[in-house]
Amino acid sequence: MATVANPAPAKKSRNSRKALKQKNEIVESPLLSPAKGKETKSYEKDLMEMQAMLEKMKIEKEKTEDLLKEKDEILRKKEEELETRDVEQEKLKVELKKLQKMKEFKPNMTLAFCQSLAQTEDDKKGKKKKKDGAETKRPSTPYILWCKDNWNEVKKENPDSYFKETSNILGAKWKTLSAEEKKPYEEKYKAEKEAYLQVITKEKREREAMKLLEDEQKQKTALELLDQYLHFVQEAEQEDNNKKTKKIKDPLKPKQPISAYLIYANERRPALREDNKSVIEVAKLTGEEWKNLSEEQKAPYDKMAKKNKEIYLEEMEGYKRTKEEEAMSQKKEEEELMKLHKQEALQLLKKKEKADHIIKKKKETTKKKKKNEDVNPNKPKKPASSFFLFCKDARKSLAEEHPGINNSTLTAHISLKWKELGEEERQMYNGKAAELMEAYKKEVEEYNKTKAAA
DNA sequence: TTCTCAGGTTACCCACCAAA
DNA sequence: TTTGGTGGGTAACCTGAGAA
Repeated sequence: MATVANPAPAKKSRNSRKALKQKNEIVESPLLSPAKGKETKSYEKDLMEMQAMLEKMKIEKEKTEDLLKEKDEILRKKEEELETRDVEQEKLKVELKKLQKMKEFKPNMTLAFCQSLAQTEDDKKGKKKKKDGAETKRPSTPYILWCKDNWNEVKKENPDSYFKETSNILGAKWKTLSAEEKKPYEEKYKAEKEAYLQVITKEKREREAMKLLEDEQKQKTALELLDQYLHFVQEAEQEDNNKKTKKIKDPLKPKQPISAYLIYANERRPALREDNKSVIEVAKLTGEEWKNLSEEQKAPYDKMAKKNKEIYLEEMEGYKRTKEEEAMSQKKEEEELMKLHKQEALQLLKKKEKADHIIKKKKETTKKKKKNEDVNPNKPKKPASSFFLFCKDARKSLAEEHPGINNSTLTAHISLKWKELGEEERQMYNGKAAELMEAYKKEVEEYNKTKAAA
């Protein structure tokens, strides 16, 4: 069996501790030659530089690790923030749902204005409301009626056509229809329209009447509420006062005078109590004694009682007088308080009216501002209509004919004259108006161009 | 389940305009 | 405040897909 004479040395890592130790031993050996020493010195220098670099790199590595740690921390914080935000968002969603639920709450009140409010809310939620507020459907126009009859037919002729195409075909067909063909649909429309107008007028009247009634009801309800509130406040105060008087006895009220018997009993009591008699026994004895007393014996006690009563009545009169005076002043105070309450209520009402007025004014000014936004002196003005051209002519002559006539009556006269005007004259004014309109349109075009360029 | 939208035509309502 | 003219907006019908 072959053996290995010089077995290969065990593989050592270049940077292993043993190798480094060997290297260091070589560097530090004093037995080396001067040339070799020079080489060693440069090697030492390189090593030192390398070590310095290594240190530097170590520091940089540490710094980078620190930075990474910081970034990790920031990321972690951001994630946490996002999580909390999610939680907050969820909370907000729940709150929103709650609020939406609350919005659906409708007070169960029978007050007219509350009902009307609820109704408007329903209107908002309900189907798209017609602009004129009418409940009855408008009559279908002749074209629409014709469409109704012919939709299926056109669809049969063009089974593959889509809605848009069918609609286009119908529109084109309608234009080719003769007057006679259109006539039945126009007549049907006319009849439907008459019926519709009747219904709509009735509805309009009813709506107006209802509105008036509602306004009146609102005012009544407000007044009733105010009255009820004041009454309630008054009653509450009264009740409070009553409770107080029941509990507290008036110390200034004169005490009722004692009777002749009580004066006698008071006189006899000390003597009877000396015999160790109880309160009840003393009362029984004095009662019996009083019964057995003669009129003459009772007379001094009666006299004393009478005198006491006279004093009491005098005191009572004085007490009553002061009480009446107090009551009077209290009543005055209450009346003044009531006046104050009413004034406060009135002031509140005035404030509300003032606020409403301010809001109204603000709306008006905003509207005016909006209107004035495009007020450009160069903007061409709309030309006068044929009627207005006639107005200009007629107004002069009519004003001369009727001096001192007011403007509205004058306009009414002009309107009458316009209606009585002959066809030729009318056409003349129409022609003038048309010319002016043409010129106006050109001016508008130019104005728009310059505006766009600016 | 209910509403909206697409397109055609037409009649009507409403706001606005003009001068004095 | 009066009047007639004008223009913009809307609703009337049909169907079916798609959105809410």
